[in-house]
Amino acid sequence: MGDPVARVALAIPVQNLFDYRIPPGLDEKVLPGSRLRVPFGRGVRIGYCVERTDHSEFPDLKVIEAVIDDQPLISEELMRLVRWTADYYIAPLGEVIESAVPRPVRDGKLKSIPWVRSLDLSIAAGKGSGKEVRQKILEYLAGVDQPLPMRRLKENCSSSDSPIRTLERRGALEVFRAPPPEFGIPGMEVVAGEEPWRRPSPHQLASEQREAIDAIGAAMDPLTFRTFLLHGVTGSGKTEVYIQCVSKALEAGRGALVLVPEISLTPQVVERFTERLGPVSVLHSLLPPSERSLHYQRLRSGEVKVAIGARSAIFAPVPNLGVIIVDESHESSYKQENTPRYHARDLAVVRASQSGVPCVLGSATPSLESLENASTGRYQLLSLPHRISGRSLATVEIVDRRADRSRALLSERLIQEIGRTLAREEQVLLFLNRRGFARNIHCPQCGFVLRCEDCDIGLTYHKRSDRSLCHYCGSVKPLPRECPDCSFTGIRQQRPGTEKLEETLQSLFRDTTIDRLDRDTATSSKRLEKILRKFRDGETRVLIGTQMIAKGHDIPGVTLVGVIDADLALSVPDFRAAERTAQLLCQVSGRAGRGVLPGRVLIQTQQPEHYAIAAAKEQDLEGLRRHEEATRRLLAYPPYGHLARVLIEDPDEQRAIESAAGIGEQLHSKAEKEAKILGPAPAPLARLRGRFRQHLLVKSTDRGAIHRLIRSIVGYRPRWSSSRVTIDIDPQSIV
DNA sequence: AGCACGCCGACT
DNA sequence: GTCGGCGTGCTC
Repeated sequence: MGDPVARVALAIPVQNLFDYRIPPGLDEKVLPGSRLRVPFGRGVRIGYCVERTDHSEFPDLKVIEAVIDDQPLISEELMRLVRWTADYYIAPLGEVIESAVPRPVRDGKLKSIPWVRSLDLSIAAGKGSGKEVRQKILEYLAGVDQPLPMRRLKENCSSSDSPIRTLERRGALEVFRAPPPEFGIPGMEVVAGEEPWRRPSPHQLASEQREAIDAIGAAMDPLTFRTFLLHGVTGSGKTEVYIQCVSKALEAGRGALVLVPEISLTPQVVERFTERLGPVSVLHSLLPPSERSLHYQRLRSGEVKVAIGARSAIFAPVPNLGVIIVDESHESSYKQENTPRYHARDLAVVRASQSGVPCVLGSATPSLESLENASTGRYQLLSLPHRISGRSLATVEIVDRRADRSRALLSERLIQEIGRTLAREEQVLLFLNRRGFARNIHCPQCGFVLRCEDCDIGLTYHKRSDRSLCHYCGSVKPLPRECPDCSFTGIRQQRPGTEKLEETLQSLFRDTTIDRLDRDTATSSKRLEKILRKFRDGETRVLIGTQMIAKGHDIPGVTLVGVIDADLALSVPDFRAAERTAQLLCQVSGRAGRGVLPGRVLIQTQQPEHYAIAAAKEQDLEGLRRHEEATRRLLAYPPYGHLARVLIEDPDEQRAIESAAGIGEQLHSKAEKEAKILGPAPAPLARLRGRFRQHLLVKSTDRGAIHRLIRSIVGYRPRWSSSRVTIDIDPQSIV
């Protein structure tokens, strides 16, 4: 008795921590962030020590069985971030930690890596076999006055570990197992001339780029927290600004964290960073498990100082951070759509503030939230309004499709322009945000529509695989030859997708190589790469695609971008629909004319005078903001208010309704006048994966009020235990 | 989440 | 009479 106590977070959906006794043998090893094996219920589980105390309210505590790693897996800095995340998003801490550590790392055991420290370099290399190699090592070490990872020494001297061991025996150096630098051992400092790869910019910087770099640089010396909104039109050279900022951090002996949306995490993007900055660790869920662990360890040990990754990389173990960069920061993929439902862009700002470093949010089409933060001065706005080397933005033409009753996918105008572009040997990108051959398979006689049995949605026919599939749950059905209700044999298909577009186009331009990029063709990162490479090499003349083609891919030969149906994104029942549409259209438009030739964009729409479309045409984000401001202010929608959403799902509709009603009552009983509660009501997607969905929205201009209200229901059990309750703070979508 | 416990219907 | 279904509660 009287043993110290560890408060442990477990990855189970309960908010509380669990107390365990720390046995004397493990006393020094159990620290905040340590990974522990603990008895739980009638089994054992892996948990994370959150803090140590000397007492517990529980009478008989179980005892920690083992400490897994030789150093805490979660550094103090990351511990602060995950605790903030769990608190803000009202998610169990254990679940937050689990999602912060890549699976392969979680499954393995982390050992500290061997480092080398010089002791007495005057000791001669000696004679006999291996003398050359030993000499090289001694010379190399003479030029380095800090400990360095053994791996690095081996690489640079093309040596195995035996010569190093020999030198250690002779007292020239010492090999030691170092804890990661964040635990107090001196890290690698940058040694002058040691990094030959750090190449200067190949181009002269534009004055706006210079100004942006200087402004961010000012927050890096002395190092201070500040958030910059880098608003740069497509092709304005934002990446160069990022590279220079990371470079500055490295020069100061610090690390950097770069977040990019998942889809733009292609070898090209990574290469662009590596080329100029040297070794970079890529954190990507598609990487083989062993590689993922390796990258994680290299970062944690300080061996590699730059991390580049998608959403979850916000938790990358970069010690001694110098800057955080979020590319395409308006991207909704930064919001995780399952627990913990964090927004990596917002966490980037939080982490930067906790670590006292600058944060750069880059975008060609910043979200209204970011623009508002810039206008209130929370963020410092940096603008890059021009494309580099004087290239102009593409000209945007709206194609009004209201008059065209043919319902053809392609307007005469677009066909004509595609023809001309191909005749000039230039390339075309066509954007249609719906995959498959046709959505809406229906019977014109009785009105039957082929629907998913588990979701509240019609199936989409995919011609290549000759089956109909649900785009929400993936369930498949064959295409009926006749109507299941009235046996009519003339089943029809409407609302064409990319597959149909490809077919139509191929029949119009027979000798042209057309390719398609969507979730059906890009089934692996290899396939995705191949499709993009063929297009970049000019082998493919026309590329058709969904969202996937809208992002960052820089293909100089593209001079025409066609948007087949701009109204698709606009019809989503979500208050951000107009904003999303404008962002998407700007992004796709940005794909045109990135080379020397000027670009042209054709946007087909039924709503040519809609302000979101006008905003995209004129690249007028301010116009969009003004339009949205009035309604969003009135309704207290972000950025003029805050939102939380409570989603209740149950396989039984009545139960979903009753559970939701109960939660609604609970919320109302705690209601504060600053907060408004809407619902319960059926969610816009009223049934998904066999579950009926009800939701409630809590709205307020006061974040605190929302949190207090939502917290009042976390311990509350729904009327039916079969009902699943999900809390979404700052929901990105409310469907 | 996983698991044990307990309380009701249809079966060797 | 039991087998097993789901609904409920608990895990330091």
